[in-house]
Amino acid sequence: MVERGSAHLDDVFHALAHPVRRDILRRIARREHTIGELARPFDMSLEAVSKHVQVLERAHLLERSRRGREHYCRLDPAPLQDAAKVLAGLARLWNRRLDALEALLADIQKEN
Amino acid sequence: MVERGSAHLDDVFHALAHPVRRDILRRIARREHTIGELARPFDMSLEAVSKHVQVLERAHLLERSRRGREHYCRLDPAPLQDAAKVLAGLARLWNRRLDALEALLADIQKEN
DNA sequence: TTATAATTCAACCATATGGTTGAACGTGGA
DNA sequence: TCCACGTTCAACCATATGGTTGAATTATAA
Repeated sequence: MVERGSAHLDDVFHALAHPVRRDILRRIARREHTIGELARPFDMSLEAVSKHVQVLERAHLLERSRRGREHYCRLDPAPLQDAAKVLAGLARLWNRRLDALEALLADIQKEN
Repeated sequence: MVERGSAHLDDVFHALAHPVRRDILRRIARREHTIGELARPFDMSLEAVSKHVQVLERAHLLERSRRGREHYCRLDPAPLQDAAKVLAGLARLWNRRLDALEALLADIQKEN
């Protein structure tokens, strides 16, 4: 298990915070794509898409393998689990707060 | 059900992409805090923390109620479900096994 | 009323982000 | 070899971000 700190989570959530990058993730989740294939649908330069791919790579959400002159990109889903754990942790804390409130209400009703 | 578009997701993921803001979320998930209480543990100005609170508010992750001169902040967990759906969607598209993630997300969605 | 406390607002600064363009790099095909 | 192709790199630009400080706002307390 790789040690992943707060800075890694920063990168993962930052990478997810742009619609172009989320779209890229959806496409490489289905199958590998080259940079050119990824860029084609967007109304922006290939260089801009290449930068978005680098942001995803820095977050370790995207893995690249060079075959010849083409770079094939595929999803690395592991960091998604780290992100999901953050959301699950917050949900768990929130539920605990609800539980505490319900316990308090139960106590109040017992007294009457 | 409020219509939430891509721009809203941008805000949510951006809000989650800073350790100070994730820490604030964890604390307000347990109980309400004032801005001053939220700022105290951090080695930065209260104004800076106030800005972080505003980022969370823009993402609708934080609700504020003014009581007297104090502003009480509590978690609004609804946008976390939108974020979780993105992760779940990616996991579903990915054509290899990802049971652990799906279990985590199921836990989140059980709430509400 | 006056002073103080909790918070925001406004201005400013350094750095990051998201985009562009043009040049360079590495590979494959003629 | 030479050239075209896929991609990155470098420079640049406008705007956003994350922090600061000092002034303004609003509510409580004396």
